[in-house]
Amino acid sequence: MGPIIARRASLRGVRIVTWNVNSVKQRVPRLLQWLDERRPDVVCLQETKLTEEAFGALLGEELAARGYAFASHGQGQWNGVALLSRVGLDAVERGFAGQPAWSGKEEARAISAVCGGVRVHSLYVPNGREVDSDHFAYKLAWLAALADAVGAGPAEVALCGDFNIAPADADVFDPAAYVGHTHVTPPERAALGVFGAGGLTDVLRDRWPEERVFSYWDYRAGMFHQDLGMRIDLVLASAPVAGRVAAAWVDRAARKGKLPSDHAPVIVDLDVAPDGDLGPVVPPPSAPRRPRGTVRLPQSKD
DNA sequence: ATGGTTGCGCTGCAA
Repeated sequence: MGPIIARRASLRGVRIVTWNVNSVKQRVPRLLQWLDERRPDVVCLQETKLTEEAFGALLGEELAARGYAFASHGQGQWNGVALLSRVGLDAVERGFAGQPAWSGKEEARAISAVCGGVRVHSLYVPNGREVDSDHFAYKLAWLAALADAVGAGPAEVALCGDFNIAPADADVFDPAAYVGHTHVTPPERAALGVFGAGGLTDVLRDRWPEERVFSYWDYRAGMFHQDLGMRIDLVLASAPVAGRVAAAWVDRAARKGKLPSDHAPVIVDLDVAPDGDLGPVVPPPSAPRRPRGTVRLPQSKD
């Protein structure tokens, strides 16, 4: 069996996902079952709300059992990002060169590593809070600095995370509802546009140019049930990576049921690279492990 | 309806 599993692994592509889980601690059963169901190769998490030490204590054993290497960057309470990978996790960087601070502190909003030959970033872009507030300026400065850092980085790159920006009006349920609010303003979209000018592709929109596709729905007022959401969780890929995209979708089923995050995972499948180099691939465990507890993802009907 | 929910953590703030 071993050689067969290894051969299959070497022939498949790479599944990269990004998911703002809104507290790992509250999401452990769902996260583990979701990993077993979707079997992603590289996972970018945001809003972990755990220190690096607490992340390892909470998930280390379960992730190792599933073949994932991991690295996290956290501060507890707020923010926090992590990377899981079973196609290599090399040259881990916490934060990025020139990352702006907030109130004198560099927040835990970025981590990156080389996974399967691609530098993958897990990003939690500052929210911005109110238009033209100090936090809004921080958001724009943070994105500009990120663009500079990425521009100086390797050609094979994927920026994955919660950008807290809807790239276009089609990415919100009702543009009129957002007038005067963050996430949709010209300066924010211009900050996002810098990545496009640098050659990065918004993989989901490229794949589904006309479809209504959201990744975040407010917890309040039945917004998810009515599909009143936004698309703010993005995968921006450079040409060598974007050219390998075989599938790209939002896993809405993960937003349903009990104790969901308010974000759904964005899933991107890449075909095997032209040179076939995926890095070391760790075979999956022989059988999926059931998480403790009873939470199950409901079956999608819409 | 100036509303609604969740997380963190214990008071109200962030999202």
